[in-house]
Amino acid sequence: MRWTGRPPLLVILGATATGKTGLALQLAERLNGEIVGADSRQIYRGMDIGTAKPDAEQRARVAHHLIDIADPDENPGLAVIQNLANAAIADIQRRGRLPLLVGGTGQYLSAIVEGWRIPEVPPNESLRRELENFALSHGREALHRRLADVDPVTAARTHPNNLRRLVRSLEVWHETGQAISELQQRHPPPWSVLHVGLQLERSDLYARADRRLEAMIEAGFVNEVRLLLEAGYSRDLPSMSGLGYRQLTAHLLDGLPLPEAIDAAKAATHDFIRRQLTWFRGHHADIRWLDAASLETDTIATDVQRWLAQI
RNA sequence: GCCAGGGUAGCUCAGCUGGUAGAGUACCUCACUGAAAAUGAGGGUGUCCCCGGUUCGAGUCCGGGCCCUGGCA
Repeated sequence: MRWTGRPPLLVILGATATGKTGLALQLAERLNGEIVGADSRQIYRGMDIGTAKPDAEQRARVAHHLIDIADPDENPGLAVIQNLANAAIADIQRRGRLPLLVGGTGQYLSAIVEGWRIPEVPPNESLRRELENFALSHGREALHRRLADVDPVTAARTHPNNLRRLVRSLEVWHETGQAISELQQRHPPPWSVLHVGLQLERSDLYARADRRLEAMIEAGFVNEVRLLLEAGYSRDLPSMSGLGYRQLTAHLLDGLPLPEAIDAAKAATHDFIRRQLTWFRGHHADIRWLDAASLETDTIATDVQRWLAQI
C-alpha cells in the first residue's frame, strides 16, 4: 500500500457490544491491516471472557496490538498506553499496512488521535494514599483548598468530591512544581484519520449488551473471576473494577446472589454505554456512523479504499 | 357470588387530621489529560385505575364501576 500524503489511521469506535471486533477483523483482512486495541480491559492477561477479547483464532488471522500487555495487578496508565499505541501505529504504517485503532475506551482513543501531551508524572502510590488519608481526616473540601492554592485553574473545574482527580492534580504539582492545567496540551500526530462509528438505538444497545453478558456467564465468566481471585488478585485492583468483574466478585466474596449480581452488572453496563456515548458526542465530531444491525462489510471496505486513494 | 386487602414513577413501594406527590432502583444528561469498564456532578421522567359527588381545593372523604391478590362458597 502506498499513500502520498499523511499516513492513514482507521478508527473504529462505538459503544460496547456493537460488533467492533468483528467488523475490524473483516476490514483488516480485506485492507491488509493490523488491529491496535483501544480497550482499557483487554490489555489484561487472564481477563478474556468478561472483556470479550478476540480469541486465539481471530488473533491468528489478524495481528493485534495492545492486547494482553499487562497482568491484572499492573496499572500501565494512559501515557504508557499512548506510547505503545503510537509505536504500534507508526510501525504498521512503516511496513506499508493499514492500522485500525479499535475500541470503546474514549479516553484512549482521544489521547491517541488528538495527541494529548500527558504530564510525565507516573502514578506515585504512596503519595496517593497520603493524599487520600488527608481527605479522610480533613475532608475533601480541605484537599480541594490545597489544590486551589497551587493550581486554581484545575481546582475551579474539579468538583471537591472527585477525589481521584484532586489527588492526580496534586500529585503532578508535588512532582513537578507545575500546575497540571499548564502541562496539558495537544499535539495531534501527522496522520490522516477516518472515524467509523457503530450505532444502534439505545434499547437495542442495552438488549445486545444484556444478551452478551448472559452468554459470558454461560461461557464461564464466574469461573474466570474465581480463578483471578484465587490467583491472589485483590478486588480493589483497577483491573478488577470492570463491568461484571466487580459484581461477580461481590457474588463470590460477599454472597450476593448470582441473579442479582448479573442484574447489577447489566445496569452498570447500561450506565457505561451512556458515558461512552457522551464521550463520543463531545470528542469526535466527524464520525461516520454506521447502523450496527445491518453492516455491509464489502461496502464499508470499498468506502475505506476510496478514502485511502484520495489522501 | 360473598368477605378482606390492594390499584401512586419503567419496577418495588411511602404518602400524617384534604393544600396538584416522594424513597430505593431503573432511566436521562453532563464533566473527564498517567485508575477511564475508573471517578465525579446534575435531572423526576407521573391521566395518583375510571366516572361522578362533597369542598375554595381530592392521591387522601363519599357513591358507582373496572381490574389484581387472598379467604369463604
